Amino acid sequence: MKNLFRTGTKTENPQMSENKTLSAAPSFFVENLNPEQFEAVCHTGGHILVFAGAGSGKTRVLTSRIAFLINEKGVPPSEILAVTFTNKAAREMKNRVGEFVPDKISGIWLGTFHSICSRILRNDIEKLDLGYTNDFVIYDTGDQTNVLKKILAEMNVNEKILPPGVVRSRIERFKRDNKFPPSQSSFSPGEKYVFEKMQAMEKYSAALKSANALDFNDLLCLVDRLFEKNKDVLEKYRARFKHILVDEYQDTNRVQYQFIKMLGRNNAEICAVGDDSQSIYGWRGAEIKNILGFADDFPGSKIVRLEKNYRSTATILDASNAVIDNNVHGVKKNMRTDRDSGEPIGIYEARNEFDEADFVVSKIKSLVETGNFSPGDFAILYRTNSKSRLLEDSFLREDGISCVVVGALSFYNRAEIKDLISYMRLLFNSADDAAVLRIINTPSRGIGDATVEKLSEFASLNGISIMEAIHRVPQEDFLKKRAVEAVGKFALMIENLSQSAKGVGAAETLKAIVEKTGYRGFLEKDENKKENIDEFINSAHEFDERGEGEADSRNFVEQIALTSDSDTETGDDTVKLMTLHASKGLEFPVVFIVGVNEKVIPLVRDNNYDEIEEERRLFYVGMTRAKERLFLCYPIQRKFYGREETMISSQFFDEIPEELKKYEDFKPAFRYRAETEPDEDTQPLFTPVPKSSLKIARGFAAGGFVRHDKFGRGKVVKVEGTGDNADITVLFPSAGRKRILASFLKKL
DNA sequence: ATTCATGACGTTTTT
DNA sequence: CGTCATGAAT
Ligand SMILES: Nc1ncnc2c1ncn2[C@@H]1O[C@H](COP(=O)(O)OP(=O)(O)OP(=O)(O)O)[C@@H](O)[C@H]1O
Repeated sequence: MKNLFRTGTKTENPQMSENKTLSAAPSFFVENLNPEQFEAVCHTGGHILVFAGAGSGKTRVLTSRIAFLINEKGVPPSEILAVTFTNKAAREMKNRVGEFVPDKISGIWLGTFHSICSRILRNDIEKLDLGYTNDFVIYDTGDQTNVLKKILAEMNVNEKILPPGVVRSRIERFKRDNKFPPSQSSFSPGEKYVFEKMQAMEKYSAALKSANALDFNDLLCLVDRLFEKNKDVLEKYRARFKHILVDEYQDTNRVQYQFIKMLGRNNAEICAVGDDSQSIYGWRGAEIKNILGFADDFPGSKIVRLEKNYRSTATILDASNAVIDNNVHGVKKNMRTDRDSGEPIGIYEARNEFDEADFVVSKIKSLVETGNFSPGDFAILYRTNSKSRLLEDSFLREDGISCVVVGALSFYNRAEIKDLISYMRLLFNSADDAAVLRIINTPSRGIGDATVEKLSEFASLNGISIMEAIHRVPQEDFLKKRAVEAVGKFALMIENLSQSAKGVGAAETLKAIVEKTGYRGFLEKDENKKENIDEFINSAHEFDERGEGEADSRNFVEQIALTSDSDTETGDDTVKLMTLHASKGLEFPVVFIVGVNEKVIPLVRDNNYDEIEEERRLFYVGMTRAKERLFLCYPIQRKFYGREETMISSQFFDEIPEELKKYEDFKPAFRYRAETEPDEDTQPLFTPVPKSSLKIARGFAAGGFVRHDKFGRGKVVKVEGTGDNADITVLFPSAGRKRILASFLKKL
C-alpha cells in the first residue's frame, strides 16, 4: 500500500506546468481554490485522481472543474458525464454548477450511477437482444422478493428453509460483482442449497425478463454487458463523453468501476475524487482497491493530494484524526488547518436513550436561544434508522423546534403509494406481473386468491403475462362466472385508464387512477393515508411542472424508483436527523452523534468484529461533518426487545484524547432519575404510579403528548375518566381535534 | 371476504 | 416489546 502512487505524477510543483492556464483563468478560480485544487481543476491531457481527507475541498474541485471546462475550455456540456452516488449529491452538484453555467446545466449528464445507466438503457437496451424494450420498469427489493417467493413456492421449497430474501441478496451479491448468472463454482464452498438457488435464479431472470423489468443491479450490469457485446453502442458513448467526473470514488463497486473504465480509460479525461478513509459501503460491494489502484488502472494519471482542511475546527480535526489513525489499513493523510481550536467536543453520558434524546434537544434549544445558531445548522447522526423515532418524539415534546428525518424509509414505500405506483406501472407496461398481483384486488373487487392463482397458473402455462391471461379469460373457461365478470371489469378499467393516460401528465393519470378505482373510498376513514395520496398527486404535479424529460407516468415512476434516498428537500430551517451513512458528503455547523456505544458504533452482531475498520471510517465520516461544534452522546442503558441492557461507551470514543472532551451538564427528566436522587426544582411530568395499578391510571395528562397509530403524534387537550376507557381529547397536527379512547393511545 | 388471534421475528447501513 | 404476516373463524 505504500507504493500506491508510484506511477502517479508527483505534485510538488503544482503550478509549474499550468502557468499558462493560471494566468489566463479568471481570478475567480484562483481566488476560490488553493494551488493544489487549482491544479486539479485545470489539469488536462490525462486522468486525474484527487485523493484527500475529509473537508479538504474535493467536491469543490469537481464542481469547479465542470465550470472550468465549460466556461474556460469551451467544452460543450454534452461531452461531460458526472457521476455521484446519491441523488442528494447529484442535486447539490447540479445546484453548484448551475451557479457557474446557468443555461448549460441541462446538457450535462449528471446523476447517480443508477440513473445514468438507466438513461443509457432507455436508449439502447433493445440492442442487447434479450427481449427487453425501452419501456422497462425497475423492480424494487419488495418486488424482487415477491417474485422469488412465488418461484420458490412453485418449486416446493419451504420458505423457512430457504427464504426468498436470502436468494434475493445472493442475486444482488453476484450482480454487483458482475458474476451473474453464477455457475456452481461461483458459490462459496459449503454453501447450502446451491442447486435450489441456481434454479430459482434462473426462473427469476426469466420472470423479470417477461415482465420487462430490471432490478437495481441490472441497471449497472446490463450497461456493462451492453458495452461488452455491442461495440457500436460503446463507441457511441465513448465518442460523446470526453470528460468523466466521479465523486466518492472509494465507494465504487466492481461493476461501476468497469463502467468507468470501459467508457473512459482510452478516450476521455477522468477526474475522480475520493478518500479511502471514507469508504463505508464495503457491505454493498464497494472495493477500496479501486481508488488505491487508480494510478495502475489509468496509466499516465496524475494524483493530487489535498492536505488542508477547510471545514472543521482544529479540535474536531484532531479528534477525528486520532480516531482514524487506529485503522491499520488506510493511507495516512497529514491534514492541517488554519482554524483555531474552537470549542471542545461536548460529551454526554445519558441514563438511557430517552435521556440522551432529551439532552440533544435541550442542547439544541439552548444553542438556538443563545443566538449563535439556527435550527438548520444542526444535524443529529445515528448508526441505525431505529434511533430516529426516539429523537423525533423528544423534539415533539419540546415546543418550538422542528426536525426532519432525512432519507430512511421513504414516503414511496407506504402501501397506499406503492399501490398507486403499481397501477401506473401497469398502464405503460402490461407485462408487469408484480404490479398486477399487487393491485388486482386492491381495492377489493371480488377477485380472490383462488382466482388469482388460476390466472397466474394459466399465464405461466402459456408463457404469457397475467394481464394477457386476463384478456383471454372470455375465450377460456377455467374461471367461474362470478370471477369472469369481476376480472372482465378489471380489464376494462385498466384498458380505459391506459387510454386516458396517453399523452397526459403523471398527475392527471394519478388522479384518474384514484378516481376510477375508488381508492379513497377503500381507505375509508384513514385520513393519514388520504393525505399521503394527496401529497403523492402533488409531487406528481411538481414533477410534471419541472419538465425534466417527458411529463408522463413512465418517467415519474422511474424517478421514484431511482430515488430511494427520499427527496427530502433540505432547504427548511429545521434540524436534520439522518444515519451516519446518509451524512456522507454533507457538512453542518453543529453535529450530534448519538448512540456512541460499543456494539452500536461499531455495530457488532454475534461478536463479529470483522468490519471494525469500516465502522471506524463510518464514525470518522460522522465526526468530520462538523464545522464548529461536535457532540458525542451515549446512553449507559437501553431497552432491547423489552429487556433492560447496560451499555458502555464505544472504543472509538475512548480513542479520542481526553483533553479534547468536555463533559456536559444536564439534568435528566424526573422520570429517568434514581429514587436516591430527589428532585427539588422540577415537577414530575406525570404522576408516578405503582406498577400494579399501571393499567388503570395510564397517566395521561393535559399538555402531554401521545401517539396514535393513524393520526401520529398529538397533544393531549383534555382527559375524561380513567383507565383504558378514559376519553382523551387530542389535538393532532394533521387530523385536528379528536376524542379517542385511552387504549388506542401511546404515551410519549 | 373481512375480521380477529396467534406467532415469528427484529435493528445494520442504500442505489 | 411491538409490528407484521399468516391462518382460522364468522
Ligand atoms: N480553497 C478553499 N478555500 C476555502 N474554503 C474551501 C476551499 N475549498 C473548499 N472549501 C470549503 O471547505 C468545505 C469542504 O469542502 P468539500 O465539501 O469540497 O470537501 P470534500 O473534500 O468534498 O469533503 P468530504 O470528503 O468530507 O465530503 C466546504 O465548506 C467548502 O466550501
